[in-house]
Parts: sequence; structure tokens; C-alpha cells
Amino acid sequence: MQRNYAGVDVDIIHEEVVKKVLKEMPDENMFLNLADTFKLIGENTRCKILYALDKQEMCVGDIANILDMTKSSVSHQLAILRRSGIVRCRKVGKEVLYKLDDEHITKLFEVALEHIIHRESEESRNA
Amino acid sequence: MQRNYAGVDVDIIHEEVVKKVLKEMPDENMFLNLADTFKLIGENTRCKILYALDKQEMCVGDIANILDMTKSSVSHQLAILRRSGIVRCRKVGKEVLYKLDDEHITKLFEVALEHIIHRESEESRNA
DNA sequence: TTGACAGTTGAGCAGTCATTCAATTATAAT
DNA sequence: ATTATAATTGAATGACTGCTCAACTGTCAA
Repeated sequence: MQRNYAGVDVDIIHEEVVKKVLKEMPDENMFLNLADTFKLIGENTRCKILYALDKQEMCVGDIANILDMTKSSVSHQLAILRRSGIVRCRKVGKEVLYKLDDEHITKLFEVALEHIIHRESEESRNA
Repeated sequence: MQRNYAGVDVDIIHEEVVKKVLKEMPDENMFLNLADTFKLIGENTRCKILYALDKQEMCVGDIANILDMTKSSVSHQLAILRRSGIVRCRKVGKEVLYKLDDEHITKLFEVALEHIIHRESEESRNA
């Protein structure tokens, strides 16, 4: 069995394995969503913003102060988070208050932190 | 109270809030690790590779066939995953078999999938 | 109405990174 | 020994994206 699609440069080595895994793989769209979700959190500034908003609803200026960044930069990142639907905002006078609007993000942080702690303890064991 | 560090272009608006959240924030290094972890999974190709390796130990050629990509491209991504320590490999003859070596990754996938399903059901409700 | 402040936005720039291509290593088969 | 296969590697390239800067909107106070 040989495939000559774009990108693939080899014969299939273990046909049964490939067929089995291919059957278990979600569709392309699901992977795009999955990767996008992790990409959203997988950036230093956004990571901090989300972590902070998980603790406390805050205005843009306060977030900028906490992260030691410009309001402009923070606002750009908040816009991305807003569009993706994981933060919500409300206007109060001149200020715009942001808060985390997704319980799964908190859970993702917890699991990832476990992962990091686990890695660090393994590294010190192998030292 | 005013701060004039690089990047910050405003006074602190709610001093108590800023102080409280600053005290709860992990250090810079923890955020770098957190973001790096999510960044690792937050890329389409690596996301698929990890998902596939979670189901089955596989050689590079089979992974390339499943993803419809070149061995070279897959090998580059596998090298990144290997360096980060979330996949392990062993050589068998001419082949190199890779497998997922981190139980937290599976958990992260589960939570993120819940997140996506939840979002989709909310979108259809608001349609 | 004027000025100050909170926040947003768009363009431009610089750094990052996934893929491609070609060359190379290592193992197995003839 | 030679050839073929599995996989790795480095350099080059093109796409993406976070930050900066400047201009702008909206709100409040004097």
C-alpha cells in the first residue's frame, strides 16, 4: 500500500497501526480548535492576564501595572481573549472591567501546574 | 502611588486590588514554564502527534502517513517534543518508535475538549 | 467647551517558528 | 561492498504575531 499525496514521502510501514489510529483521530476542525485553545494560553502575557483575571476582576490599567506593561499592549491581548470568548468585560464609567469567563481555563492551569511540578521533581531526582 | 518603570504608562488605579493580585501571582519563571507547556501543545502538527501517540506507540513514518506530512517535518516536531520530555523514543532496527511519556498531557486534552464542546453548545444556544 | 484620563485601534517592525530541501547517519538486505 | 530504507539534521524561507507608536473614541470634571 503506497500513498503519494502531497507531503507524504514514504510507504506505510505498519498498515494495521496506521488504519487503527486514523480511525481514532478526530477531524481536522477539532484539532484546529484544540490547538487554538492551547495557543491562546500558551503565550506569556496572555497567560499572566488570564491567571490574574482568574483571581480578580480588573480594569485594563491595573492589569498593565501588575504585568509592568503598556495599556496598549495589554489591550491588544485582551481583545484577542475577548474575541475567543474566554474573558468578558463591562464598562464602568471610564474604566473597562475584565474578568475570566470560563471555568475550564482554571482547570487547565491546575493540570499544567501539576505537570510542571512533576517535571521539576523528576529533574532533581535525575541530578 | 505612581510607577514609572519601563512599559507602564499609567498610575495605579485601584491600589488595593493591584497589591492583592501581585501578591498572588507566581514568579516570572513559573509563567514561562506554564506558557511553554501550552505552547508545546498549541500547534496543529504537535497537537495531532501527541494525540496519536497517546493512542499508540508508533514509528516516524507511520506518524507522517497519518498526518499526511513528510518524515522530515514530523521528525523536527518530534525532536521538539523529545527535548521537552513529554515523548520518549526507542530504536528498533531501522525504526524509531515514539510514545507519549506524560499522563498530564492526556488530562489537558480531556479538559480542553470539554472546553470546546461547552463553547460549541453555547454558540448554538445563542444562534 | 475644554482638558484630562481610560481604553481602543491600525500600521509597522522585529523576532519567532513550521515547513521545505538537501545532505547525512545508521541499520538491514542483497 | 553496495544499495535501499528509516530517520535526523541544518540552513533557508515564508508566515505569523507581539510590541510600539501615534492617533482616535468615549467619559468625566472643571
